[in-house]
Amino acid sequence: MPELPEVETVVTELKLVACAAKITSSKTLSQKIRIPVPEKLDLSLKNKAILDVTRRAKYILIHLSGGKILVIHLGMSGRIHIHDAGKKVEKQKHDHLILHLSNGNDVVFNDPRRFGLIELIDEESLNSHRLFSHLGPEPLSRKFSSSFLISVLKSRKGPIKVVIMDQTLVVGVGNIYACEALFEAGIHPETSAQKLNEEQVDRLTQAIKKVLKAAIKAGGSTLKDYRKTNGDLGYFQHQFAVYDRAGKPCKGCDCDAGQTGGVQKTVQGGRSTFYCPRKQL
DNA sequence: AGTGTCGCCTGAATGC
DNA sequence: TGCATTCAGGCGACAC
Repeated sequence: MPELPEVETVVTELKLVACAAKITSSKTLSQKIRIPVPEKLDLSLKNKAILDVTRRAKYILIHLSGGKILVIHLGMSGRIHIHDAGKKVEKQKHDHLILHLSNGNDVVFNDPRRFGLIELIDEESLNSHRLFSHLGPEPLSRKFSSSFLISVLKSRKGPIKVVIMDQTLVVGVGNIYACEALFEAGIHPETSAQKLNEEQVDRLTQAIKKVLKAAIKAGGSTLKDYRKTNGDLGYFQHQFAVYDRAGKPCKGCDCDAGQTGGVQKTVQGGRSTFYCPRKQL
């Protein structure tokens, strides 16, 4: 499940492979994803140069010559496969789009559950586009500060776990990192957002930045093998403190989980929440 | 405007 | 062994 760190890693890989190359041709293999692939996309992409690859929230932005941006969201199960020049690769099930680059590499978007999306947007209208206009600040930017979070949480009485995943407030914090950041900050996920004191919000702000940075670093460490990238970006899962650890001790904890019950699992807003009832109050 | 719920999808895991 | 059911979840749409 790609979250911000995984997207960041994909962007870094794409930069290495695709920047300064040209899309000699592309092939839309299936338009059927959450938001259908635009009509005549292949025609629009033909012979466009890739100027840069960046990220906004969990969106991959491929900046093209001619002022267009190819926007890709990986959804739940999306993958970017990069195939070396000269290697003939069979089409895989659930491949939706393939880009043939002038340097011989192929970039393939594969998405079994079809929660992803592909859009072609004018660079100048990106920020006013319906997908981007309502997005909050980047969690790793200076704008996402303790004082910012303190001010926006004042009007939010919902549980902090749910609130922090609201992308109009801050982008890129999905279910996994919401759980991990709240553990790091020692805050119970059910706590009403507006009832957190300033010290707690400050801890949460720093915790969000810390867990995201750690995950990006873990992803980055696999970059030297990027040519073998098969899209398996779950490398950070081995470091989870609480996520998907129901009944087990939280990471680094020496308590007897058999006696205490270990990490608890609940459901908030239809999503699984994992937390340690002894460390998160 | 904030809040809660639903649905899109497939495949892995689980249940009988 | 095999079929049916459950679960995973980003995010827009919608109702209140």
